[in-house]
Amino acid sequence: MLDAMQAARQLSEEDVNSRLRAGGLKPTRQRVRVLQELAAEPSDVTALELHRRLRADGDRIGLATVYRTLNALASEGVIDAFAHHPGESCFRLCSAGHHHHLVCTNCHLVAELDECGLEAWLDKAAAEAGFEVTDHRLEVFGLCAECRTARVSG
Amino acid sequence: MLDAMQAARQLSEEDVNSRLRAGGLKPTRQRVRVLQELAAEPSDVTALELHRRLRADGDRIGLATVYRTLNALASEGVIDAFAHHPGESCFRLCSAGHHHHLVCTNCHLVAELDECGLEAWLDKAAAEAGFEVTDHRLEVFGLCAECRTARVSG
DNA sequence: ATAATTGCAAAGCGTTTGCACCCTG
DNA sequence: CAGGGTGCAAACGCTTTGCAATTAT
Repeated sequence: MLDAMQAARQLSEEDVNSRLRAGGLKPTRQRVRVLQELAAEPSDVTALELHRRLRADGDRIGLATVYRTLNALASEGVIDAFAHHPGESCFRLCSAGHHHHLVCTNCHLVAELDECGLEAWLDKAAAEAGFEVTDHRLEVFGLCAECRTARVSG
Repeated sequence: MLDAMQAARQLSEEDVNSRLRAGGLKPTRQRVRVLQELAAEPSDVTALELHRRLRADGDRIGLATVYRTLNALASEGVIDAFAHHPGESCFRLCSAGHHHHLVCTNCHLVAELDECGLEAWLDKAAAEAGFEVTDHRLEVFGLCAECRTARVSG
């Protein structure tokens, strides 16, 4: 039943195209595939891994194109980039608004935390150190329902 | 007057030694220098930069030693490692307890946010997504007092 | 003596870039 | 046939590792 929540998303072709255009990119065959594959992933993925999967699916696409597409989309805020692991970036298709992430340390599933009541508290706390807050990023680590169940029952 | 708050810290030799031992490292000449140089830095630094400075100070120390020392200390929680910039890690000597960071986007000054009232709220919010929280990391970006003043008066 | 630590240089790995080719309009 | 987009391979930059020399106990 939780699987429904975590189900891979399937984006309609129009949706993919509009997101690409939102990132200032023409919807080419390769870019569409990158975004679709990213949408199908409930966790976050590295560029290398994404490229490997696309190739495994029979797509003819270069690694450089995957990097170029991901970087362009991330810099336009169409997708989120993470730096959990030093040395490589992970990407994920996320909702547009301000949100934070819950990351399962066991299976890497990522859930979004959409309500964020941090601003007021942060502004106040930061002001004491003389800072004026412009942005913040919260990452929460833990175990998802499935991994917790597995741990208990297994 | 704010400079006092942000002043580079100077660690006593005993302090350096005890921190190294806390990280399971014998206080060798090189390790002491790495930790001292790190203490003298109010922002966070890369391993490369730290090595460059030590060399500039006349220290005979290899880059590999800097990396080994920083990694060992970071994995023991004696120093904090950051991954703001994809592709390289930054390090900083921090207080021991749970805390978060305020990073000035202009000058890279880092201040600590020691009070963190997030746990209860996080546990509750995450539970709704089926998660059990084990850890979290908050990074706050903004302008420090000095950079804000400079912006206004400059 | 024995074991740990260091420095150097080479290897490793994710990422970016130069450039020729290939599309699309 | 102009212009962006693509793939490949080479270059890149940070980091790690193998190994012989060095240092400490």
